[in-house]
Amino acid sequence: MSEFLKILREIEAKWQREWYDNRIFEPVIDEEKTKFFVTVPYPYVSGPPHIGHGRTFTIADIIARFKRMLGYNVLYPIAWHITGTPIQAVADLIAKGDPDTVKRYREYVMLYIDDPKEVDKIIEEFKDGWKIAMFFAKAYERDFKSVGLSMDFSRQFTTGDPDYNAFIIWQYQKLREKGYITRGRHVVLYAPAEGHAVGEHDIKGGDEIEVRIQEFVLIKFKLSGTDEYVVAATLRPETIFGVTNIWIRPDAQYVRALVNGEVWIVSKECAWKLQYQDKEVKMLEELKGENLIGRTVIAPLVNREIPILPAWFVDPDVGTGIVFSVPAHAPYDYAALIELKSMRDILKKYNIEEIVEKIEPISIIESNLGTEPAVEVVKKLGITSQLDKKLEEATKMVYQVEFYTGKMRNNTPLSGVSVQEAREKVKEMLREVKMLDIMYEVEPKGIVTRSGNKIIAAVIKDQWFIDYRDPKWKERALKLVNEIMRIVPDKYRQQFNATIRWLELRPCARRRGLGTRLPWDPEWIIESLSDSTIYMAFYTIVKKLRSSGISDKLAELVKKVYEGSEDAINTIEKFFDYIFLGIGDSKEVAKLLECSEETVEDIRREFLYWYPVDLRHSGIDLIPSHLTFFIMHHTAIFPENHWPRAISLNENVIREGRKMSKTLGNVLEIARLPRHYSADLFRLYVASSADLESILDWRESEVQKIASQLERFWKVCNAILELGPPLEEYTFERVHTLSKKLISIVNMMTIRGREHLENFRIREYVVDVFFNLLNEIEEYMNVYKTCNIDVDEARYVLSYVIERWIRMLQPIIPHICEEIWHKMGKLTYVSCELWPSPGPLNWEIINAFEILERTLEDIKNIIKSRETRPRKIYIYVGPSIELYDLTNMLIDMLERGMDMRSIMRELSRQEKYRPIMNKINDILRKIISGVIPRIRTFRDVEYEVFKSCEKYISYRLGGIEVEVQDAEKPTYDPAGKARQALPGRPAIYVEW
RNA sequence: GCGGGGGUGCCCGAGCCUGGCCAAAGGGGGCGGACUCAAGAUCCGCUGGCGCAGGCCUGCGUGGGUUCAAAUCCCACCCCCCGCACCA
Repeated sequence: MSEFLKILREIEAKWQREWYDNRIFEPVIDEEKTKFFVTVPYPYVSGPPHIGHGRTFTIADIIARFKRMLGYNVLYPIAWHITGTPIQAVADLIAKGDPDTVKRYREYVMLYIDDPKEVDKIIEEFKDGWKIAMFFAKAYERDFKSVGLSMDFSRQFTTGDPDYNAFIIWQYQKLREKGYITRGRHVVLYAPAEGHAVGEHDIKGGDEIEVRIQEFVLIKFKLSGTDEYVVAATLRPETIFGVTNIWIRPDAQYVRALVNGEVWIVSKECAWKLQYQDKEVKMLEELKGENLIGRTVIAPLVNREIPILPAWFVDPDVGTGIVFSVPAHAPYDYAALIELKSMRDILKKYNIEEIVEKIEPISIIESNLGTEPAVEVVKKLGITSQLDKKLEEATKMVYQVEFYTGKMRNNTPLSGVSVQEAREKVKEMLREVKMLDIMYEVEPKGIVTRSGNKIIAAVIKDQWFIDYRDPKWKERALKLVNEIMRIVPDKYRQQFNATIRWLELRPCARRRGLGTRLPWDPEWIIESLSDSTIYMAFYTIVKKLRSSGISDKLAELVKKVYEGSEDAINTIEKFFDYIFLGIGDSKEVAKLLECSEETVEDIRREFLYWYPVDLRHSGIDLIPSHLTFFIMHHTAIFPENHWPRAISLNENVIREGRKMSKTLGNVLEIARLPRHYSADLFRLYVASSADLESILDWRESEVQKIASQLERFWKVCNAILELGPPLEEYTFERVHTLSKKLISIVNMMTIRGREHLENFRIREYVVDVFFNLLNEIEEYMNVYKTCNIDVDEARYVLSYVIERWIRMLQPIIPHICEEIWHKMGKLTYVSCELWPSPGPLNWEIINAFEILERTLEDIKNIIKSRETRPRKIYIYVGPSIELYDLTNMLIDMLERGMDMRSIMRELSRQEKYRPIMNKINDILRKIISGVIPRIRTFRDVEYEVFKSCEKYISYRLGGIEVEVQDAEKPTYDPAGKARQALPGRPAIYVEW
């Protein structure tokens, strides 16, 4: 086996060199041919590609190769995404010498470079993010070539290239002019120590924990006898009506601070965080929590004076570090209350015995849990300490049940109102009396960046957004999704609809990372998902831009834009307006860019020839993000005739039943494939083991099985080649029925296979064209001698078959097919060959063989009934021709959807059928019940196939002698079986 | 919570859109046989139950319904998976 893979790898390397050196996948405009433009989202090149990328790009490649076979001028280009913060973040960590990151990247580099000194050098260079991007862009190219992708590598660019920046500048000018860009407040995760917002990749363990930003309601309690506020934080403002006291942690640090002009008392941590949440904070004085204990505050809305009491469950790093207590509805509060009541020393110390004594829970909500759920749950769980871990769970439970089923009681001003509604109303009421504020907290608490710095929630006041809310825009996008675009598998269409409907504001720029700057505000860098929406248009022209020198001009212009030049923006706009939208005048544009008018026209022609995108293939994870933006932005910027035509999607890849992840260390990189497996093996596995909408599990044992199938294929092909070409000319009419069957099946596969691929049913295609045909061909090779078929006839049949077979398998396993193709003496590349043209296909014979298969099943079933081996089997084929006509007519009627009753009614109206209505009834029942198969068949063909296959049937039955007789005139029929023969169901007699 | 998808035989997984050759494709596993000194690989057969001359019964998350006929259509319920934003 490994010997075979070794040979295969050599074959693969050879043909890859041939293809790429001869640039056979780099199409140019050809007005004679219809173009087909297929793209996969360019990868983000922060590391090496793995088999998940491999799956997606291979599937697109299969389609690209298939379309090429159908005569399309296929463009399948590639580029590299470097926009955003992750690459930057890696570069920063490497610069800092972060050991984990250095180790990981060293491993990555070692996939490609053997020399350890060289590796060191490269890692050193990785302090520069740009170098990381360049290294992995090259790695991707190498890896993509190593699996034989029929990709045009001559149109490569990165999203950091200046001409691409110019293109993005144009795009954002368009969006802004259309009014789709706005600015406003935005809450983000933020690392104050690092001075920037953090994304998932910046967070330690970010790929595993789910981080959320929670909105806390701050309620201000006026400290009695002062103008200062004790500010409590809560997720349940509606419980204010049941407040009994304030909890403060006696040993924690609190501060008096001037917050937006008011004096607030909050925890020290809180005051620090509020600075980042668009609040003006000035520290006045620090104080210990216990200094406040015993004092009283006024609860807003209820206007009750309540005491400040000590509690230890209060966390100064959550919210304000101050909690208002609602013991009837909050388990923590109740637990703290009863515990405090028992703490004699503490009560005495703060002199609060009397106050605490009097406090009882105040119930204000009635729900499925009753009226005092906190009290009950604490008692039920036997909780005696406020630090009991069970309180967490209990709180969650009470919170949920009261939220969904709770109603406010009549001791509140919102009597009868649901908790959900009351929450909003209370916020409104508090806002009116100016006792409300908002604070954001990160959940779960304690998360840090990869460098170990604390992450908090911060408010950005002047964030740039793309505003997707315009209903007209959404309408256009929905039209594209539902009326124009093909989506495969279709079930994902709903997700696009849902995402478009749900889209609102999306922040589109950041202050950090690689990418293009906003032309009107160059402090901001356009964020990565926002600069990758319509770039497929850039593929069409990038080659011409570069060869004509326009790219250099654009680079200068971009520089000027960043320096604030309006003129430069203008020039860029005019240029791309003409190229992509046909707006303006080529003369003027040529003058602005200092180039010839032809150059401009030439570039415009490229775009017009290749656009729109005919197919965008991608993993399903991009549906709610990139792919929806791809749709939205096309409809925003381009006219309808340049909107994309189709999206196809595939599910993820896992390995041995588990998700591939860095933490598990089970990621299989493409770079490892040519070492341990092979390109065609990978491709065949990807194509055969899961359809698009299923998760593909890379299992070593399964891969090995596919490898042995591939070897079997290789052996069969070589065996055919060894037989050589036929010496004589044959025609379809002349050959044996088994030969006719094989030829018919191959030709049938050219039709059915084409349908499969047109509908992206790649797996079914492989099952039919690779596996099923392989079985058919192999069996033919095994039996032709037994069935007295002449060797030369077999040569004719097999060389006819293989010529078509290899072409059809080329999209799946191109290397091995290329090799066999050339071994056949062909001088062309099979990768550039056309789909096989139609050839002889006799359905009657195929059908007759299906009947033969069923008959074999029946015979086996009968044989099973006894221990002994039968001496001989007689098969009686072909009742009267009238019976065949009748049966075929009835099958037709059923296929047309008629039911039994109406068939009988219709036929009884015709004179000629009236005498045989009983017979008709009988046949019809047999068809409906399946005794007679619903296969149109003809007496002479059925008989001929059976008669000519006596030997074959015998072979299939393990050598038992078989004789086929004409059911109309049997010569030996001791059991009188011949009479029982039906169309499509020969009678059987077994002689023991 | 909101949105999307799904529950099929020992396991994985087709089929359901367009109801009937569906006891339900194809793998895997298991059992039996061939080959082999043997093992492995390979090939053939069996793999719901009951029959033992090609037949019958039970069956596709649960419970109802429509129909001559339902894995397939309708309703309700239970359970599972995925996405939820500034991140590629």
